[in-house]
Amino acid sequence: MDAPRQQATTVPGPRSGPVRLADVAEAAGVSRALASRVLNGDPAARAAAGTKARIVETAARLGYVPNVAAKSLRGNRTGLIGLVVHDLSSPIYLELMRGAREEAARHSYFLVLGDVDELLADEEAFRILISGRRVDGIVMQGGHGELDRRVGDIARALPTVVVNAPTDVEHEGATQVYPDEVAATRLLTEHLMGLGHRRIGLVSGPRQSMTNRLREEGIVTALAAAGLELREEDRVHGEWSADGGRAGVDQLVDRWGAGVDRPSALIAGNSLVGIGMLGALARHDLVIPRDLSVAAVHDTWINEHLAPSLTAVSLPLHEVGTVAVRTLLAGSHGGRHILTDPPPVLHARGSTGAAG
Amino acid sequence: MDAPRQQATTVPGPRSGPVRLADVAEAAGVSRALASRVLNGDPAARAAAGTKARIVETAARLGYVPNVAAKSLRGNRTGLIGLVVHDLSSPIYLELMRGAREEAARHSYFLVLGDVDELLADEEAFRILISGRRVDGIVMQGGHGELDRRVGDIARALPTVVVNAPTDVEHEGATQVYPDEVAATRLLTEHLMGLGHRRIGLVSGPRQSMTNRLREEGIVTALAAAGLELREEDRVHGEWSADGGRAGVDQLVDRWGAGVDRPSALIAGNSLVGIGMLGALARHDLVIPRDLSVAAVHDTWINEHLAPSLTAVSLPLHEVGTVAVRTLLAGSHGGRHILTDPPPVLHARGSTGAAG
DNA sequence: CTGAAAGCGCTTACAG
DNA sequence: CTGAAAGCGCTTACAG
Repeated sequence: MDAPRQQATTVPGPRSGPVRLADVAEAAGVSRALASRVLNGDPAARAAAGTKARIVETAARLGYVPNVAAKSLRGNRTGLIGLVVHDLSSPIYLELMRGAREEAARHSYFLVLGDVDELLADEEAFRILISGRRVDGIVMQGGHGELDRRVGDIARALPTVVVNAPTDVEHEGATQVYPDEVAATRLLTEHLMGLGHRRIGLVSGPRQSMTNRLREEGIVTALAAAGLELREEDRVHGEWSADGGRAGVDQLVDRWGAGVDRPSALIAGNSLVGIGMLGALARHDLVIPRDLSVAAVHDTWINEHLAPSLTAVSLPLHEVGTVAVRTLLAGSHGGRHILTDPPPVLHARGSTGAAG
Repeated sequence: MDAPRQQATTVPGPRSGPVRLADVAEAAGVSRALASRVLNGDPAARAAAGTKARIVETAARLGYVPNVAAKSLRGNRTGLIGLVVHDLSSPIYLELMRGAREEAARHSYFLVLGDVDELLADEEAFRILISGRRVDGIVMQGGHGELDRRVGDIARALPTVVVNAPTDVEHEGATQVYPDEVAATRLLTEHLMGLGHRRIGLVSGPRQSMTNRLREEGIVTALAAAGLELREEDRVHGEWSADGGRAGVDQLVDRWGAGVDRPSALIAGNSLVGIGMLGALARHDLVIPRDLSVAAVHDTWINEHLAPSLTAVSLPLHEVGTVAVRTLLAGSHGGRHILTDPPPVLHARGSTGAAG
């Protein structure tokens, strides 16, 4: 793990190893203090323009790169943000990660990856991440029951932003950032009603989860505006996964076989659920959208390539990531931010059609 | 960004802020040196068992967590590994990321996320990551032309492991870790031949990419063993993406329309390509597997939920991630590791059937 | 075996 | 405006 000095030919002095600030200062004939100030753009440093230029040029020539550990120790700031996620396998949250990473980069921050389950299993790692001044703040994906319960502890130790999965509790000190879930399913429902659907079902995640409740609210609101309702027998709750979607469809098909009328359209609580539903419906020989229209929350690249392609509403997850990091670095403590801009966007595709 | 002291009630001394080693030493009545040695499990520290226990217990009671920046500065080691990836949207590499993260955690390391395009666009960030002693080493995803060209520079500055995409060049100092690509497509081909297919086509990524060449090699080898060949008119090269798969199918269908005979089975160069192919074939009214069997390299959770479900060979990407990190931390410099254990595994599903 | 002291590389009050 | 000096929190030769 040795890092051979880079500029051996340029600086043939006795010292080996990476170029330090002291080396730059010496080569430029100034003090370390001045070199530090000029290189950091301290406006108070008003050295002769020539001196400034010489310092900058010397640093470049020597290939000086500041030692991050020293900066951290001195400045009490690591330049790192912890991104704590569960469910890395889901394509849904990658866009959020990407948004977070981009915004972090804009502020010269890097992201440190944490996995919820791992962190909960390894108390030592958890403590180092949270209390070891390992990172300057935490952006964590909400909606993981066990971790949600510890948000208060985390926020007490570090600036914390909870993204995406809203929770009931106003976690003391933690800021929440999430998209406009209600608007998303309202849009989806209006799209289906515009196609003539009057009876719309739902396959979603855990009934009591805040995310599900908000998504149901959007559907119920939109239906109510047209004098319609979301019937109890048309909804099914399970996991936020493709397996959950498949299980949901199996349940509904059982009900229909037992004499319950079929709705003409189904909303998938999220994109994974939607993928599972399409596969399961095909296996039950139901043709989409002829027999049933299907539309999902969340748009990923996959939707376009499914057969039929999957109608979906996209939430501004990239912005959620961006705003989360920006909020964190701005030093916000507490409160909820519901992102209403940009609004959810409907992507109408092959899986939705006119009501039969 | 203040970190309120955690144990204010336990240590009501004048000092506020996080508990330091010095606080532990003082409270335990020993020197900082001894406290450091005992807490770090230095075998040379043979203090009276009682003293040792007292130090450990005091540290726990005060909620002592070492300051990472100070450790890094002193020890010249950050406890961080840079994971540099392109194509975060692909479900394929998530398993690799997960393997890397797990192995890193096992060694008390964290992963810092880097994006290839971003790093190439921001020279400053690149330099800090590579030369700022920001991380102790780099695991980077190969196969990105521009970054591949800089591997030599990176490996000169830091221990470097290139994962997954093999390259032609033996990058000086960089270690390569990748799965047994040839065995994977050989397995896929044998599966298809076992179903009676004698003419097998391929839709893959860039023809000259090392990954494609190895995958082709597996097909050609397996076919040759049965006296068969991979015909020029049955192969198509493009992007490693669902769009690439769709474009590939469109091209093949054009050829078939122009009088070329159809093969009875197609291999998808990777799982994204396979997803794109299934969608495109459906749009051309080809029924899978009746008209054509399809099988892909890489297995992800999606395959099972497609309609038809997609036959695929899984590569041990989790192990690639694991081995990459292990190799890096073991201090290996250079060489190629082809992972032959565990071997690729075939997952036969609905998209492959007996040759018509 | 243990402690006092030096030092990792940086920044920032504090003097001048 | 600039420099000398202190100090961030830790570990490890070096003495004892």
